[in-house]
Amino acid sequence: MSEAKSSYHHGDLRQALIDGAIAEIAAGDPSQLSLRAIARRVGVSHAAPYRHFADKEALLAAVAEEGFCGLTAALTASFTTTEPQTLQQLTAGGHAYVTYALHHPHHYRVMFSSCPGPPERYPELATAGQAAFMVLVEAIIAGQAAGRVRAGDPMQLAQVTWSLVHGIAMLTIDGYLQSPDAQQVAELTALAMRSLVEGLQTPVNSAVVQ
Amino acid sequence: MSEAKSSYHHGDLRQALIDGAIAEIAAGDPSQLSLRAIARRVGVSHAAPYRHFADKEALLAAVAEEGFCGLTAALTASFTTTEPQTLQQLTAGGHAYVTYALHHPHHYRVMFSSCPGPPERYPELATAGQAAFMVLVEAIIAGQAAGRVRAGDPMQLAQVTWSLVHGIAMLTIDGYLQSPDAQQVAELTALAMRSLVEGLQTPVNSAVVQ
DNA sequence: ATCAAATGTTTACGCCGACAACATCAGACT
DNA sequence: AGTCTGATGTTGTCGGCGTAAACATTTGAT
Repeated sequence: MSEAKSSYHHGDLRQALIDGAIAEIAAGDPSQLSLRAIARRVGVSHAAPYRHFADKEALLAAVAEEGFCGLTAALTASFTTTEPQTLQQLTAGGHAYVTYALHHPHHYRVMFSSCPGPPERYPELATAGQAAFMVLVEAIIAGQAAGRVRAGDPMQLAQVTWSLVHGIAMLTIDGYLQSPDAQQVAELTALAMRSLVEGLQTPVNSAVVQ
Repeated sequence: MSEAKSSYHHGDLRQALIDGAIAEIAAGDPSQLSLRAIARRVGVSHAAPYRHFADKEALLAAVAEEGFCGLTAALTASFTTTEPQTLQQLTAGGHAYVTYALHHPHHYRVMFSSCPGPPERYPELATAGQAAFMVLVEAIIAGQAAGRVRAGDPMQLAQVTWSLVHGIAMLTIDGYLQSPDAQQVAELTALAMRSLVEGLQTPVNSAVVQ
């Protein structure tokens, strides 16, 4: 099973606790998550985590931060593999977002739960979350510059886009959409992005004026 | 403050515990919610709740059920005050949905958290959640019958609509959209529904064929 | 008046988060 | 090689938690 601890010093206990938290969430009820169970899984005493995290909430904030970094990477990757400044790029971003949530449901739940405390207490977490959102905002701005996305406040348009994919992601991973099949979720995401894009794109009459 | 208990029997302790749970959530950190704190707030011993609920999770399931009933009522009310079978009705439903979440954030969070356990354990809760969703499905079906909503699986179109408003609701009440002003949320919802409706409506060329 | 069910209270247990005090290791310095 | 300090672990403790068991009180039916 887990490799035996070769010394008193773990080496990278901080990261092991983050990984252990995800494993514990995956193994059982997220609301029953306990620091002691995580410490047992990682093979240290119940007080060892307090050498790396101020408290339980701080560990969950680190999990959320890791999740946002992964989300930003996934969004950025999807954008670099599609033609920039196009609505196809936005659609690819939507798919990447939902796919990330489906592949990392435990991270995703922690990212958007109240367990990580107020953002001002965890500036790195707030920064990571903001970075993910800004990838989206920048895509909207680029699309507007290219005349493909309608005029308007890019923050607001990005918020609408985010709301849609977040809704799909949350409702899917929590089993509300009754579409456990990845194919069905992809179809739903495609439909959603298609509808949204129709609403976001620049009306035909004004595209050339851009 | 709270009326003095006139007898050993509370009278309607079950409902008082549900109300007390909401009050406790409103007063502090949702993740710190405890049955004992709820019992203290209601003025009974820590074991009294076990006469009305199997456990803490069952109490939260009752809170969620109450929330879904309220949501269904809000959606239904918005539908009866707008012209049926129109995209305006869908838009009104979207606003009603987001408004309900903003007015009942504590119910809304419980409704969509993992604290209420698997739906099969709480059939009334599952039924209440399904009822809210079916209001939306029926509006889509009616719109399709009137030739105003595009052809397609009404369940899927309803899921897209639900995802959008759910995303707006969740991101707003958890403070991710940085739009605490009700006016700004209404504007965002209007923009979102407008974009969505453009994608959902029947393309002009095929409307008359319906 | 009696009885049973409903509904409350008190007591107890094990687990939890968090803190304090102590123990051990690793790296820097001499 | 020895010493020292900081990093990083362990052990023990405390109060609060969820939950169960046993007991107490009220209510409604007979």
